[in-house]
Amino acid sequence: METKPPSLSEAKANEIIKYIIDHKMMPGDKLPTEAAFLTILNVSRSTLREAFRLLIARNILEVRQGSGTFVSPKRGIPDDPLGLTFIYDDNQLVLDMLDVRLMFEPEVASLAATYATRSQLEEIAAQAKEMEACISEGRSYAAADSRFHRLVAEASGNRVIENLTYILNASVAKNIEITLDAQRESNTIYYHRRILKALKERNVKDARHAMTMHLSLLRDFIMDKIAEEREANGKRPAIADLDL
Amino acid sequence: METKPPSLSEAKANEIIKYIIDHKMMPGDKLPTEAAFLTILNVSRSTLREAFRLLIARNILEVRQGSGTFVSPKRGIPDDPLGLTFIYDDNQLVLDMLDVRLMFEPEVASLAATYATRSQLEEIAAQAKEMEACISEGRSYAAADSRFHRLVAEASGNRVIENLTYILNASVAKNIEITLDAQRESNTIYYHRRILKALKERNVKDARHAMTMHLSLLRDFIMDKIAEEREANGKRPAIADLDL
DNA sequence: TGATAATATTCATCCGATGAATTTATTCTA
DNA sequence: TAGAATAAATTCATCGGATGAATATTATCA
Repeated sequence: METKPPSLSEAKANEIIKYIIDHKMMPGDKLPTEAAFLTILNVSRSTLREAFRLLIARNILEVRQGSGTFVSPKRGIPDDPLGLTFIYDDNQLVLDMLDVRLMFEPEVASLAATYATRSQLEEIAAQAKEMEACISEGRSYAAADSRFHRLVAEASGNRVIENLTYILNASVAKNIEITLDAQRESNTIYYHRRILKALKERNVKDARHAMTMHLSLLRDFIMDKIAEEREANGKRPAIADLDL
Repeated sequence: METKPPSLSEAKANEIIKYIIDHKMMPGDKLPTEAAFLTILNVSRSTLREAFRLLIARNILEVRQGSGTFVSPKRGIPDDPLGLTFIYDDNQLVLDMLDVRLMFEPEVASLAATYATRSQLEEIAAQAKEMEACISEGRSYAAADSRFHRLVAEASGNRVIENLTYILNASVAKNIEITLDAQRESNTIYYHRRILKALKERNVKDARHAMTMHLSLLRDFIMDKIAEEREANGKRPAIADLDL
């Protein structure tokens, strides 16, 4: 591997990471001010700021003008983890993402059925309840839904799965605005319950099956939605320029 | 969703992305110089540079001092897509990543068996040959191996899969230094050939099976390696501070 | 022609000043 | 004295210009 010497600002960015680790800082913690880091790292303001920018772009830091610089709660998980910024056909993209989720989330559920601890099961149960509350009150439940899947993934005991599930889930949510829909809501409630039940019973097969059904129905729902949309608008990208 | 107003440098970074898209620039293309962008975007040098840094951190741009700024061949795929910077037990991490690959690459292979075009099959065949050449000449074949898997993923016709395969593959390679080993090499050659054969024959089952075997053997190999290492060194992190 | 040297281009780093957002301290009022 | 309005201090944002380092280009000479 050819490895070019890092620029000063990159080097300093790494020193800042080291600082965070050495000081055992947690998401939300406040870093020393720019001025303080100037003496700590012994560089110019511009260079320090470029280093900060680097870490901000990597979702490791977060900065609030007038307030300070903080360890980001995003824990370094990138905004565009799958590198989709330069891929355009959004609708197909959403389906592709769901296909990927279908490939491995059922397997994840089956793992969770085996490895979930009691407290993890309780968390998942609480999250399912929370989501149902959102729905019955007519609030958006995308975030709660996402957390449910993430907790299941966490219970699999595989941390790569945990992050990956979160990433794919967030990517789907980010790339399609899912309307409130009674049928979809009842599907979600029903299958989340079934997944939870299977996990509690340590029933590997049922867990896998329930997750497959849950995601398959979601996929169908979104396909229908895309078809409707295409009919209505001739043709329109569902997302396009989110946060770029 | 609460969305805070982006800083000027972030806004300008997005304008630069827009510039790239509008001008249909491809990886490797050279952007106008800093000086030119100063008038295009009408900001100060510092702000422009912070915007550049942001895009560099996102692997969208690449800069070579004295030469210029270029569209990165990394196509915006993050360095740490899975957000593992702050996860430490490296050996377990590698196994976790391989477990994830085992969950879906076999499925990917089976998709590729159905959807691969003739020219894609030729590319895959060429890549397999290239990798064998690397091995017979005693060169490192990690990159060639990675490309093989990526081409198979590309042949699945799902672009999320394509990127994801690349990401996981790269993460494994990056996080463990795989030594040259005759047994592992013959496994790789053998199963790459079998995968290719299955794809050509449109044999979905064989493709899936060959990929499963290939990755399972790799997983076993790495497990053994980790065990050896642990024995030899008492206990040592295999990777730790790569490029952080 | 081919190597070498001078020059120009381009990004890297530094510096100091002013502006904007936020937090904290102070003052004033009811 | 409690609470609101104001002032001050803190902290990051942006600006513009100067010097240095790496690279590319051009000119020169053997």
